[in-house]
Amino acid sequence: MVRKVRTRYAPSPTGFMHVGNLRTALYEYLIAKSQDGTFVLRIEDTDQERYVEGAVDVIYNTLRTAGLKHDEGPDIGGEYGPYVQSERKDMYRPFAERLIEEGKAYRCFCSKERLEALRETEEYAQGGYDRHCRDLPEEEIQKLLAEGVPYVIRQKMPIEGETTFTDAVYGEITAPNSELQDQILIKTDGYPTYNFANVIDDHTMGITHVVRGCEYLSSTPKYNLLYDSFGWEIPTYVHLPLIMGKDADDKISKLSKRHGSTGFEDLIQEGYLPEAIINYIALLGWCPKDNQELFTLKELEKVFSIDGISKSPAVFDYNKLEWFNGEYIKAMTPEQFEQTAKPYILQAIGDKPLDTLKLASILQQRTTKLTQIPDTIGFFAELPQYTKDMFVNKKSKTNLENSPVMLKAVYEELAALDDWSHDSLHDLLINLAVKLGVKNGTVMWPARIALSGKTITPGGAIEILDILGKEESLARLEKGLEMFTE
RNA sequence: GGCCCGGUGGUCAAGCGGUUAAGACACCGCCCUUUCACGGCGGUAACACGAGUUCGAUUCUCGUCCGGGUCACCA
Repeated sequence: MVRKVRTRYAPSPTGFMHVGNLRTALYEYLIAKSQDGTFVLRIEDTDQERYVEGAVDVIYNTLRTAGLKHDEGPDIGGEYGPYVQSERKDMYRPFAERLIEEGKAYRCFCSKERLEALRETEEYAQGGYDRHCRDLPEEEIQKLLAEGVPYVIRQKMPIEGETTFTDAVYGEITAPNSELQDQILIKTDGYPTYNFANVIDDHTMGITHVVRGCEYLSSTPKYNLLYDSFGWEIPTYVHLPLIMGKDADDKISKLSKRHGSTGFEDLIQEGYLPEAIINYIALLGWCPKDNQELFTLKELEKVFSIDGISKSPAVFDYNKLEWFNGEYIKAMTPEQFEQTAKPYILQAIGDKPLDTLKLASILQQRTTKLTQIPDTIGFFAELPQYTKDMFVNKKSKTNLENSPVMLKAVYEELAALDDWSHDSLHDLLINLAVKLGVKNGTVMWPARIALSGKTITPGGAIEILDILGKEESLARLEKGLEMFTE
């Protein structure tokens, strides 16, 4: 009988949610959901020195806005609680002691000073810890214990031979045991180390698939030795290829802050939509059978499978992320877009009484990043300084001679217009072009320049007139005209 | 340095012994259009290298090179 899939996302509360971690969480979520399994959240806070206030909330918030709903966790409980390691502190030690009794672990009384001195030596560089306390005589141990000398508990690693394990994405991996150090299980402060707590928790929580970045590939044999020591079933390992970043010199390395915004929060701040981020990172290291690119989370839950996970590292590409973002923006209803764009629109126009829905409508098809919005519509709030030569446009057949003529004609027609609506504005300008015997662009270009002070604008002359309103439009046209009389 | 993993266009990637080596992003060109964008059409561009195995290797094996990861009382 096959056990029901249980995966877990086990972040440390550092206050920062890196996209690499998010992607791991995503895959864990998807592996569980695609097989009708359970996704567990566990907080790994065994490092008391690194504790950061409010960091746990960052994790909850990220998971929530990303849409990755966990089925068990500190905030919602579950049968396998508690889900915070510091609250499980007492359960680890007995396991370590059991290993001591069975001769698979030992107390190490070496001081930090001794260890530090050891690190300076050639010997350490080659073999690591010298296993000084591995075979301490029993009476010596009792004596040190009685004296209250602080100690850690270390696992006895095999000195010879090799260990082989199977990873669901990388296949069979073999490493010599001589690489393995007698790793610490319990620290002097009584807390378990990450590796130890991980194994105990994963087993006691019934985790079936251990999904993590492949930086853990080389420490996996240690984990397995632990599982074996306890006689526990080894979980299915799913190691994920790393996400890389490219720096200014095109050098590639593990994605980090120097590569730009690499935290989920940063990306949101930059104007990316959560759905777009999720969609993009889902494809960073995984590919569906049919090469589909646009996916909702729900769709991913259906089609995700481990065999589509890639082995080679992927470079994070902001270009592609932005493309996804644009796709998601375009797919919104006008109302949805207005709502999400509103803060950015307001940032540009302040309390000017402009129609935000109309502004949103000219923005939607051309916005790929929310943060572009203030810049692109800034001219609505205030006419920027511009130069006369901007009236010249070859394609529209405009020049310094005919531009003022067009401006004047447009001004006069518009001044007489009562029904200031998109449709009548449109008809008026098109008819004007016909009347003057010129192409549409010859009328539209100078008007748009005078109205916006920019050669590139969202929307055309008609949309801008409509949004600006009669009074402001006429004032701007007049101002444009003045440039030619000076 | 030891050990482990990886190596298809600039980027993400399909491919799993025989293909004109897909697709997407980016880039370039054309069309559409009142600008830009959107959209449509088209284009440039890749199997790291060297030996094997095989009738035949991008695909399998080995070596080289390159890249990355890892070697804590951090997670």
